[in-house]
Amino acid sequence: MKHSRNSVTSIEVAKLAGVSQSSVSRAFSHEGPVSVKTRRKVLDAARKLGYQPNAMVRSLITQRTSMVGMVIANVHNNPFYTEVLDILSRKFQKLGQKVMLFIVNRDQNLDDILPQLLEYQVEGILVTVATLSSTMAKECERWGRPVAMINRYVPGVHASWFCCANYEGGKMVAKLLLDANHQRPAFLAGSEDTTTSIDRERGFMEILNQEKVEALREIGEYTYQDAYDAAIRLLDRKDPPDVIFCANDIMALGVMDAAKNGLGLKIPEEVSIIGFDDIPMSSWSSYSLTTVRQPIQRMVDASVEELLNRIENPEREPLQEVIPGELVIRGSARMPGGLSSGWVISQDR
Amino acid sequence: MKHSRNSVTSIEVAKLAGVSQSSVSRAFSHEGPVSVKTRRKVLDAARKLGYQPNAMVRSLITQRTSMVGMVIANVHNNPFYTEVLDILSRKFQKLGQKVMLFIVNRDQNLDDILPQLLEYQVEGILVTVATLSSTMAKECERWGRPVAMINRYVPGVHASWFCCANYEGGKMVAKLLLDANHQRPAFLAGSEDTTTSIDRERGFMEILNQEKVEALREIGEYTYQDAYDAAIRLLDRKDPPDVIFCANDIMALGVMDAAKNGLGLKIPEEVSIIGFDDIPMSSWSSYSLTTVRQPIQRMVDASVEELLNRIENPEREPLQEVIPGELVIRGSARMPGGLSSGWVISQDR
DNA sequence: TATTTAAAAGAAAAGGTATTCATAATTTTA
DNA sequence: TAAAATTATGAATACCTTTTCTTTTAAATA
Repeated sequence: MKHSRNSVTSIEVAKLAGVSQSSVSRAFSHEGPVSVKTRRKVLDAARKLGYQPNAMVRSLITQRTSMVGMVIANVHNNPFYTEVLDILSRKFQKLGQKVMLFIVNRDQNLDDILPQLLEYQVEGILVTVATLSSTMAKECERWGRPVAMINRYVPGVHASWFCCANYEGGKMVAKLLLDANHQRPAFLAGSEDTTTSIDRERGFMEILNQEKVEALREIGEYTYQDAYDAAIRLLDRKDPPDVIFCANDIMALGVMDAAKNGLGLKIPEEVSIIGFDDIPMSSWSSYSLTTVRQPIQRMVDASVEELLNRIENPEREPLQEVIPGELVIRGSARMPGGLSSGWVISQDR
Repeated sequence: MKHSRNSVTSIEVAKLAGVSQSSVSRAFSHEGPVSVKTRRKVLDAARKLGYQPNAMVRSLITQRTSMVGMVIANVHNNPFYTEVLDILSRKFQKLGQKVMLFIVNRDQNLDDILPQLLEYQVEGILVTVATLSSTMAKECERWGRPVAMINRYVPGVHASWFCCANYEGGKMVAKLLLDANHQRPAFLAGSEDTTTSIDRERGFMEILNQEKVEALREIGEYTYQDAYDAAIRLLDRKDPPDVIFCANDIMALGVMDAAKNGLGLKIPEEVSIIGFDDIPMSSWSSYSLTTVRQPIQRMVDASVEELLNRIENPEREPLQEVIPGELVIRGSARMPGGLSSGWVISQDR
């Protein structure tokens, strides 16, 4: 074995400090009885040699790595998930967990990612906007690695999840736009196979169907440009919609640009546009998008706490929660009388 | 020791497969001689038991963790660095490196982050938009952990770095706006202590000074809102600028909104606005921002390759490179005759 | 001061794998 | 077919800590 031998071990520190290796360990782990004198000797020697305990070995012994896996998709094309990533990462950091990160595509299979995480003995896995197959979920369970998901759920899978109330959000939007006397709504879907889009649409259509209002439909693949193009198609027909509800904000911004700059329509006089997420750009004065704000902080807090909780108590049943969003009224949609820009309508469930 | 004992070890696999533990190891590590027959036996047994080698232990033996540390700031308020993070992460993934992520604030001290990375035996560290103190750099060096930085450099520090040609970019912008006959330029700085902003400003001022043109100056702290406010201050004076060069795109978008929506100015007729980065929003039709595109892919590729290279060859001297950006001409700035929207001007250095 | 109790320190084991060295089985060459 | 060379296997060791178990030292009590 030709080891690089550049790393300082606790044994060398012990030798220099004139104590046993055990004492070095005790001086570093804040457990066990050590006299202040030896602790000082050890710490001095360690500093001199530049010693630091090896976390790999520590994990091997203690069976705890203090690492969690984080799998996240859509970071590059939806600022909302950038924010999720940011808040998540900092929260884990604050709680002393190291984060092993995997950025994937929305539709990417996790079957080759999760084994890597398990191999590295992460204590739990947080998944956002990527879908866990049930076989993979079983795999995690067998390894005793709890999984928590944000904005994704898989029926019958033994995992914790926390979702924005997408269905209720869709209903909320539909009610509001009917109240404001819109006649011809359209829904711009994100993608066919993503629960967030599906649920938002379901809620939306539920109300419209109740009121016997028909709706147009297009697909925008969750990107600005795709949504822009879809909006042109939608607004260029002879019977264009008077309101477009988009599956997320980035798409709504694309739609606004298509309407305003592409077709010269006035927003909201000629067409109302509503989004979902409340990303920073939505409040920019060029857009002033009326949207549904996702409860990002609550989703992150809940999922992290639940994950760590289940790490400590493996036998506990996974928790699942639907967290209501808030309607943020800005200027991009005609509103019923009495509701004006600046209102935030919290949703009671 | 009350170990959880839930994990399957190579010994148990060996027992089930009727071979030695060594053979199990060899069957998994694609090294060493194993007959196809025993490999099959081992793999079968492993699958039956759900065995997977423990990467912690492997690292302990081989002295290789296949983990790199990634420290990144400004992810939440600058989409440019979201993209950097995304591309970086995927590139490492593709090359078989696990990423341990730390998201920090721009001005945050890394002195408590790096020890954590070193403790976990990352083989190298990539730092973006956060500043490495020279003592920390020395620490990394002593541990034999190469460091590569993107868009940040520290004089006298033994680290690799790759920066956009910020200085030259600033010059390029200044030349262009003088050619287009602007009379009263302003620079909107990001923050006082960040080399990217400083260098862009230095280049910009260098040319203006040469031509004896004075410039206004404001500070926008790298955020949309701060830039918006600064732009109002700047444009509301009796002698307002006729062009504002912003230290980055997000700020430029804030400035555009301030000019257009806040003060009702026409862009570029009444005021030209130029940014730096080329984030996705800059090409949106509401903005159409003329800007300097950072060579993101080249910076990422170079830094990752250099980092892995130095991991393999620790004695190699760190490489440093300034990579030119490109001027992307869109509609937000008056241009000299002959240059119109759609041009991309590559910078020769 | 003698004895008991508590605290501190050292010795040794364990954790799960890769790797070396020695041995056995197989293939190749003569 | 016998000998030599190659390939495959197994046993044992090393990696570097934490933790348990003993032993020693110090403090507290009688």
